[in-house]
Amino acid sequence: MPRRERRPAECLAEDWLAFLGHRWNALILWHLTEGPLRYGELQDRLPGITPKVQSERLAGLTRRGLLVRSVSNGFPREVTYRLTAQGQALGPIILQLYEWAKASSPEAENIT
Amino acid sequence: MPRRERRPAECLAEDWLAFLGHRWNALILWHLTEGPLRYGELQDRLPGITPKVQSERLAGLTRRGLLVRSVSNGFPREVTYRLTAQGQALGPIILQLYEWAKASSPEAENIT
DNA sequence: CCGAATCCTACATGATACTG
DNA sequence: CAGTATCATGTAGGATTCGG
Repeated sequence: MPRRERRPAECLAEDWLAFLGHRWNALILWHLTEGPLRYGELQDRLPGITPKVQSERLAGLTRRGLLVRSVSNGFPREVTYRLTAQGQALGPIILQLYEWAKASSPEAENIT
Repeated sequence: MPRRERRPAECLAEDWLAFLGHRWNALILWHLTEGPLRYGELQDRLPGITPKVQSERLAGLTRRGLLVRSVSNGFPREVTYRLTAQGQALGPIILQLYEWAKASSPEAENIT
């Protein structure tokens, strides 16, 4: 049974918040803002992620149009992920959320 | 075992995204942007929510400093929730996310 | 009126091993 | 290199009932 129907405005924002709130998603987007990365390079930047979850996240981000996946036909094969225009447009919004959060809890400085 | 440690920047934004991504949280904030509401009034605006979950969400939002809870000493008692300055400051950010989402998927118009 | 207490189920996440 | 397959587990979310 899916979620109850709601008005589109709230539904859209809530839906995306739920998606972006899933672990690793925001972090993956964040790393890709600095340029395209291959699967393994991304893995190095996501300490603790398992291949299964990484594949799931990349597939979800791709399906939602935030990422594009490109495969080389050489060997060993290279699979590269990069942000779409949509994905890039999300960066500033997440950054704003970060600025808001930092202002809201200045004591967060002492994390490692 | 909690989440692995990460750099503060990513951690803060991710943490808040995960929190706001929990069902009902964004919707509760949204309804309160138009003014304070009592528990029951909020319940009427959240079709399908159960009292347990509503209490949990209100407690979480309060604990994180987005809401304040005030109780009347009369009978029947009135418990009112209203946004803090922090909570209000979050509104525009969520609105921006909505605008971004709407631009990203214009076909979402045909939801109800 | 505003919750708290119990119980239950589905999904999100992870561990581990294996493959084109 | 870049994944899939299988299995295990914790937590989110909900149904229901009861209390101050």
